[in-house]
Amino acid sequence: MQRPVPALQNSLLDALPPADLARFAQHIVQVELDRGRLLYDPGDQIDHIYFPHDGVISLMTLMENGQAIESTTIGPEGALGLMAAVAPRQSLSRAIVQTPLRAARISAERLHEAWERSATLRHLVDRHTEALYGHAIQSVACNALHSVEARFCRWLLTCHDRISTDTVALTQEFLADMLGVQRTTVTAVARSLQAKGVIRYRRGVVDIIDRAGLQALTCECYGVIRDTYQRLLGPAAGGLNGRGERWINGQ
Amino acid sequence: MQRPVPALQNSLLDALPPADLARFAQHIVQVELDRGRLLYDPGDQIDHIYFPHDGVISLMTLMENGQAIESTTIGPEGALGLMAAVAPRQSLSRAIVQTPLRAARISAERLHEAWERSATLRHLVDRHTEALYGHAIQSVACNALHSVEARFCRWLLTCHDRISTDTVALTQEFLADMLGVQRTTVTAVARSLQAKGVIRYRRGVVDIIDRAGLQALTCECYGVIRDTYQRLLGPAAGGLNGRGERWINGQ
DNA sequence: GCTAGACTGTCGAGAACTCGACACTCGCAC
DNA sequence: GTGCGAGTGTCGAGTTCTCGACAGTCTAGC
Repeated sequence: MQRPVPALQNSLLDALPPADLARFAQHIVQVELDRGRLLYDPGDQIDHIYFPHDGVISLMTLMENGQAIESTTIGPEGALGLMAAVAPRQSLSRAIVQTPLRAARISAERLHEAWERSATLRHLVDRHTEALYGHAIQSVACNALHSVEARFCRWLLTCHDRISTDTVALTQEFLADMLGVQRTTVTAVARSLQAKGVIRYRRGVVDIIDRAGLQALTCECYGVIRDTYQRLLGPAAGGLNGRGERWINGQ
Repeated sequence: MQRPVPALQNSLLDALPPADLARFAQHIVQVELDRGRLLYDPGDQIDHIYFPHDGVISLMTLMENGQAIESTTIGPEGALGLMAAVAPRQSLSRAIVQTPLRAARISAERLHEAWERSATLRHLVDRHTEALYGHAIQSVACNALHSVEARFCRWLLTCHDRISTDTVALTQEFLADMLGVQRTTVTAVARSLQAKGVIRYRRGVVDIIDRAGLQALTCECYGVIRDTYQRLLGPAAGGLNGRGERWINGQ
């Protein structure tokens, strides 16, 4: 089933007054990036900031042994590298495109100029930073306290909120990497969820069949993080519940 | 063994030009707070900002069932609630005093006024925010990937870096809460570490005997987080290695 | 000195996940 | 249609930690 295609919008850009947006609109480039695309690695200078319209970017923490795990994600409710609008800085994470991404991109320099002139933008950058921090600290707890199944469900729900279809292209290996678990554990959970009727999967693809069932199975972290984004960035922050709500009402 | 008593200093306050500091020094109150003191709960308005001179504040993520786990900590390299200097905000965590705390405290309003006038303070707030975020995302990975023993060692090292003695007053129950594990697991690890000669413990107290041994047993997260603070806030950020280094050289 | 409650020790069973490896499948590209 | 390599299925052994509960210890306060 194809969900209603949302307008190609990013919550932060949408929240800017038109006059503020006009100041830097000519510096914005629209990009489309394939799944798997590496945007930044730890230590890379953040020279561009991405405002997703659709799709998700995973921010991953890398280990010395090459292992990695997702710490937070960025979707249409936010922006990748936004703190670089305030001052030059280096990435702390590996940022990769998780699902096909359409985004507005602008150089950090240009956005810094806009930041200096727009109180609203400064406010949004500040709030987004806080939301991301809230996301991270909730994930600290989640990874320690919750089962792989709950986290698997959380991952799917978060992804679902930010894309325009019920179908997520992802391999079990990939999800195992994101969750920091073994691929065969993901296999076991996927089979269990399929048996419960909440998803259907085949090679490289997961279909979300029963979103409410997924929500019943996930941990509280899904809702806490969503609520944090909404409180700080408004109902449209969203990629999360704002859009989900429109869809539910329209169904 | 009593370590050299460090000057009662906070890295952020020390990094401010005297003229900037003078602007709000009369609004600073020195406080001493006992272990266990609750400073903020999630949702509380952050009305005061604490700059520890000595001691540690734990920031904990709370679960619905009352369970909790430490997401990050604040010591003399930083400040609790510092983002409230930028704009009014609510705490995302439960903040409790983990070891006896001596701190400089100032109202968020007053520090906001100073923030508006001091470019250095704005820079420090920005950098501290980033360091805290880096701390959190490393902890996301640590909690998922590393053993309780490694995390136990990390916890002790981090605490050791920020206090003036080799003796940490803490119960196994408390540490189990911080790490999000069962108390009996902490007992097992403590016994093992004692058998390895790196700590000695008795009821409610842990003595750090062999710091280098602890460092060999901990995970990479200890060093990564320490390096992030140093890179962003300078060598003195350091509750961490800066002070450790002085101590080692003086030995 | 004594007592009570907080703190640690101990335990067996169990759950959740890891490990490492190989077999099987399937979907895409030619 | 076909072949191949990526992706999933399966497996048994093992590890780490949880669970829940009770016994033993120790320290602070009276």
